[in-house]
Amino acid sequence: MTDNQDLCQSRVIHEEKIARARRRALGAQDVDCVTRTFKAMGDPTRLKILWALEPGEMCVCDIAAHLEVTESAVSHQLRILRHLDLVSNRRQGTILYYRLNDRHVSQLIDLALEHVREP
Amino acid sequence: MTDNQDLCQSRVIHEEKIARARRRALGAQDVDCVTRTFKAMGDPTRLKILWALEPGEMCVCDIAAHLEVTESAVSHQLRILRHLDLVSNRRQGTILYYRLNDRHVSQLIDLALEHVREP
DNA sequence: TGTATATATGAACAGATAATCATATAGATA
DNA sequence: TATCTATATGATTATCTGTTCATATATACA
Repeated sequence: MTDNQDLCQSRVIHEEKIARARRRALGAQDVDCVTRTFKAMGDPTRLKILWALEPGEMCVCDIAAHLEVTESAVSHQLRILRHLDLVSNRRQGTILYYRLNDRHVSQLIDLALEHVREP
Repeated sequence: MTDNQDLCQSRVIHEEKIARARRRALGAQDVDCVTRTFKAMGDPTRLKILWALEPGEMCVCDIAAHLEVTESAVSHQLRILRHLDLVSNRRQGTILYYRLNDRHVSQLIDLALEHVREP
């Protein structure tokens, strides 16, 4: 008496598996936030920025020099990372120093590295 | 005598930070593989597929019914996940059962959830 | 107050991407 | 062998995304 069949043209083979998946499904907000986070870390420029900040804070211009991209490009990406709370900054005069916001960021990268380096 | 200044129009403010970042920089292949992995997990459909597989294997048609998307769309996404070794499958007759490939996948999602749920 | 420096932001454009539709394949069954 | 079922794949298209270029803001300093 579920509405599985009505919602999709697919035949349903294992109803109990679908029911289980439905019960534990992530909420829309979790999906949205998690995918935004992964998507942010899924761009080479942003990943390199995060990795570079792991040992400590850097200013925009140093990041740009290190990555050999324009400061504008770095600034755009830092804004995205900032809005996702992946990085934060402190101002000292005209210079803004960016740092990783919490331990999760490097843990995520370490885990992904472990995965891709697996034999 | 470095070539920092030649490679980028940016002024270099903290040479030692740039040098440190250079020393520990990820190789091109690591960056490529890790970003592909994060990018794959950064799509709502693919994230939901991975999350649904966490408790155990499911066939394409069940995944499609669960997510309320076409089987074709699921199949396209599963191919991407397969090529990144995030999932694998076993055939039983005409049915293909997909499962998570290793423990890293759910660990990554759990960590990301922890991050976004943080106050 | 005026200028210089460090960074942010908006618009625009090129390239990437995910869904769709049509078609192909591979195993099962008659 | 013919056909059915479950899934895969190619082409197309609309949407998204990252960089660039031009411009704006914010602090320091003369």
